[in-house]
Amino acid sequence: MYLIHINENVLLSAFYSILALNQRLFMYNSFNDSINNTSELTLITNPKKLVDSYPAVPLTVDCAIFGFDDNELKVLLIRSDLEYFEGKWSLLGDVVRATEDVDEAANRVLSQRTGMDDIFLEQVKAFGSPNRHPGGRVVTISYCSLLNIQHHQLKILDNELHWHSVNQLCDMAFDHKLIIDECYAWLQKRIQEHPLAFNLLPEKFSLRELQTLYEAILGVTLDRRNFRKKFFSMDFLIDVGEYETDVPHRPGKLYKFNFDKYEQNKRVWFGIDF
Amino acid sequence: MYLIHINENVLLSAFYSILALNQRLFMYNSFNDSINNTSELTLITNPKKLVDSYPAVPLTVDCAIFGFDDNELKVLLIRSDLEYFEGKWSLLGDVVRATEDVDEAANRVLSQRTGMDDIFLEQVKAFGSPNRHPGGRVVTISYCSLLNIQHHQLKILDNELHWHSVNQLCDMAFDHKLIIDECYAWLQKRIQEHPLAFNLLPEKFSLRELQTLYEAILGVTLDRRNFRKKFFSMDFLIDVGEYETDVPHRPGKLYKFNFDKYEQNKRVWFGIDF
DNA sequence: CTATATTGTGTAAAATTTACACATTCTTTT
DNA sequence: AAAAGAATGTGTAAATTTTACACAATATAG
Repeated sequence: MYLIHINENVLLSAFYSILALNQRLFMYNSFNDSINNTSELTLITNPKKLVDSYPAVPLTVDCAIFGFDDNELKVLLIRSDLEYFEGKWSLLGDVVRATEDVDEAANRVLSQRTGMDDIFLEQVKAFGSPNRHPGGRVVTISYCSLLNIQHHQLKILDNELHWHSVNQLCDMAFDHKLIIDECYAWLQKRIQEHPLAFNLLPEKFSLRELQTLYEAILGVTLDRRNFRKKFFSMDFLIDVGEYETDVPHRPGKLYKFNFDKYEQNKRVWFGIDF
Repeated sequence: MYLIHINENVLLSAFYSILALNQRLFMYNSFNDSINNTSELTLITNPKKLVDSYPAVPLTVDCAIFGFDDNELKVLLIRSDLEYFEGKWSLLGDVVRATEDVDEAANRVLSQRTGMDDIFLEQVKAFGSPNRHPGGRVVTISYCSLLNIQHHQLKILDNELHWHSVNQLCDMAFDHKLIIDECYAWLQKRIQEHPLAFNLLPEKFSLRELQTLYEAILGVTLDRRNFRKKFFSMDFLIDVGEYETDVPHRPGKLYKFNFDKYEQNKRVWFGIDF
């Protein structure tokens, strides 16, 4: 329900709000070196002093790192090192350093934890509830990351770092359950519109692997023939002329996704639908 | 290009990264009162001290407030009060206060600036480039807001606050051009999947107004008959039995959007398409 | 060599999307 | 009062897309 109603109370509170806002602006201006009064608007000449007057909050990034294994979507979690959350699991994260871009911080977490660079990573949402961290206010920016779980076999898997099935997540530290839910919803929506899913698969994959992946992420079952038809009609799959090995049945053909062609032919989606 | 390549260099740098991470963790742990060594993992008992050891950054919110007027999509801008950006326009924003939720801060900006409550507002993206503010590091979280420009006639429109056509935006303060571009792209995508657009219209609107709005936001022209057919088939429009007035031609019927029915019948969108 | 499991393939029906034209109704102009 | 102008309101046929559905071929395991 977004409908807007205006009544006298709202007008009144708006009036007070404007007063409050002007007061605040005045406060900031008082930090100023010299005040320029030639125009109606008082210009702030020293932006550094202005920023110094701002309240500062600790800022972190948290990465929901998804992988696909055993026909299930998994997320990489670490055991919390806070006694307050003893035994609970949390996302991989770190503080954002003073001079680094937020995306950079997320990438740093990823490469430190997985030993891989150039991993798919996109920002999902910032979480800023004042009480989300027991140690005081910490705002976090969450990221969704996708990687091929096989490439990640880098002995970093000690017993405090584990791949958890996203469908059976226990109680988690902080608001990380909420964050994962948001990231998962983001992912479900996103893989239907963009070819992200291939980041979870090996470079060469069979159509069954691809379909199982979609089914696992979306939580649906899809018709095999229609699924194949759909992907073939997009014409972004390259037949690499090889076949699956080590399967206990007739092996399927292997394909690569043609990222270059996709980038050139990106289709703009139109259609009003809700 | 998301393809992942692992080679010796990556493995090596991963190794060093892990060393660096452990070192950092050790640093944080050193702020700890008592160190618990019974398990392999050292638990942090004092989360407050931990958070105090985090670097803190000033955090703001910026609202891209969209309105629809004169058949154009507009965005509400204010003249920058930084001398550094003299004459340039910026989004409406404010610092996030120490104890408030980030969404709360954005809502506060909205109600202070527009005098309206319950305005549509959603988070779009955080921007954290270290040099985006001339006064030092400031991270901002951007929001997209939609309102009926007619309801906003609250004398707050002094000459430092203006509705700008989104199609002819000049050079702006900070990275606000980038932020608006992201918010606009977000909006274009979003109105095709969710009934946001009605927030930009009066409660009662004609189908032409609705179509003009979609055309303005998406930058396309749509077939009138198919547009109507589409919306009628959704069956979320309530015919209020009234007609447009003050139009220099045959007046059209007025409709309301049935938000309640929509909430109950929300359809889950499926389909792989990219 | 037999059983089992999965691959690979096509078509008909249903649903959705697209393209397209004319009579109606109100306002403004003459 | 009549005519011109401008936008409303409406239906259908063709094209495209989506859905439902079955069987032969090919590999492995026992």
